[in-house]
Amino acid sequence: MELTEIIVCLNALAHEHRLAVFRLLVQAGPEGVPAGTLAAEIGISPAALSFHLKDLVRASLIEQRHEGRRIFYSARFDTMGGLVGYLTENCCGGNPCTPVSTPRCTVAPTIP
Amino acid sequence: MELTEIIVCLNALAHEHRLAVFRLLVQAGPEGVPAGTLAAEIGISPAALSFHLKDLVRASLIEQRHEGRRIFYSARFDTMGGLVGYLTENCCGGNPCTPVSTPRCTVAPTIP
DNA sequence: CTAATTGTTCAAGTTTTATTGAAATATAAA
DNA sequence: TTTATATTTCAATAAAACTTGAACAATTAG
Repeated sequence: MELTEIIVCLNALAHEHRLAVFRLLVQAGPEGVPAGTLAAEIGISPAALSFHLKDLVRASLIEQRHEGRRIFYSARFDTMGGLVGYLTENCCGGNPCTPVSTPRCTVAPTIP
Repeated sequence: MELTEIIVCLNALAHEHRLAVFRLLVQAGPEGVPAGTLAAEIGISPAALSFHLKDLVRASLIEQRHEGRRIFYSARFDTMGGLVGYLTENCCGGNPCTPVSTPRCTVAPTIP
């Protein structure tokens, strides 16, 4: 993952509404959530949401899937993983950044 | 770590020069680097650097220490750890985001 | 005390981002 | 086909971020 992409990702997440969108999509999982539902849950106008979604898509943090007249958005875990990986490797100075509250590798990943 | 702080952190890191500063400071360790050196290494004017440093300080990602007529800046690993922790817990959907390339907990932390 | 060094702050101007409401597009229902 | 639904795009505007160069403050050296 290149430095430019990292910055684009950080930028995309560095906004109240966009971070809220992303968190919702992470919770929603691979099936995703239609734009309208996102707008309603976050409480912003469809136009504003569309603006922010474009940003997240540009950062490859989310992707869209057309289904009938709705557009489902879902989180791209690979990109997020890349971002967290970068931050851990380049910005944590070799220290264990992730605190003990996050158990890892105790169970197999749910997504193959 | 509150949502607002998370956003302030992401914002602070989401810039070419500021991310460069932070990475340099992570490499430099606790003793830090004086502002002038940072400006020279990154290749920006003192005024521009000062502007960005303020942003990183506001995000608690770095701190300053006066020494003679120089001001040393150093990375705050605790804040960075909090940020990575948040992203891992809230934005990775329970998946192991950090790929295998980052070994963890094989040695004791160098900073107590 | 007077220079020089190290950084910051300030003001002006430019660019980027974000918000809003109206118009446009596409799909589905009546 | 007409109408309703779901969403995006566009234009206008407002607000925030960034850059630049000059001025300012603090500290050390001569």
